[in-house]
Amino acid sequence: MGITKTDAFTTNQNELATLFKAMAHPARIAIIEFLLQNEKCICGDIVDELPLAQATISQHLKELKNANLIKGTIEGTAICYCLNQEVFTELNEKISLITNQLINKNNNQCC
Amino acid sequence: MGITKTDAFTTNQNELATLFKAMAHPARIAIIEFLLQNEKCICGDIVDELPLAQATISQHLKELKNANLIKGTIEGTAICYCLNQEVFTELNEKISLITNQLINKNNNQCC
DNA sequence: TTTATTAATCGCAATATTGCAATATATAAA
DNA sequence: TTTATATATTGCAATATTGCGATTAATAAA
Repeated sequence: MGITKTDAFTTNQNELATLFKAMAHPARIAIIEFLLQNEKCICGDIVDELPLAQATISQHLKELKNANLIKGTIEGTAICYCLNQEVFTELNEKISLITNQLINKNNNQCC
Repeated sequence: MGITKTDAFTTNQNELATLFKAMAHPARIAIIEFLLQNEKCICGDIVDELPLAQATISQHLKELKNANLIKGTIEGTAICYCLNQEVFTELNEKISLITNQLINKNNNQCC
């Protein structure tokens, strides 16, 4: 059916899945890495940097914004994008939690 | 077109995106959490635990296996699944790297 | 062998995603 | 105002994902 049974799962599970989904595209990873590499926030040169059309990049930026992974500030005609430290920190903590739990019980593994 | 321009991006970007994609569904998060909660590996009770049909869960398990996030061992008619510590550790390291880089340059943020 | 039991696969319908050309919007510069 | 520049939105085609009933495959038990 192509539709996810959202209400069958917890809020936490849905939120984490949504975060991962927002990062589940190489173009969006590339955008994140590009924003990371620059000292200052980037105002539009993402289109010159990636081999995708302006409309496509605009859409990817929108998805990252919806997931709260990036923030955008209007600067004249341009928009200045940068990464949202808070959300990345949260994501990092969640994955660390899973990984550490996994390491702590690794002597019970059977496969 | 619904098809991702894979060759426009680096191997690293594609691999990371693939990992995230494998985790970008609440059912797969639920499976991971379930495998995490149990002392021993789980041999099939995932179907009883989640409100999804056996065929659907089997598919989700397949995707997790393809991404190398879980391992499966045959035990008679059943298959024993457990999480792959290595891949979770790698994922954790990659996200930590991004997050730490972000924290280190947070005084340059403009938005 | 026959009969459970367990998990994978097939085939389908419904919906989502990806990518882009064309267009719209909004501000700055002339 | 007109023109240029930057980004968002719309609409579409191609493909992917989600979910499940039905079936298949493979082993264990009787």
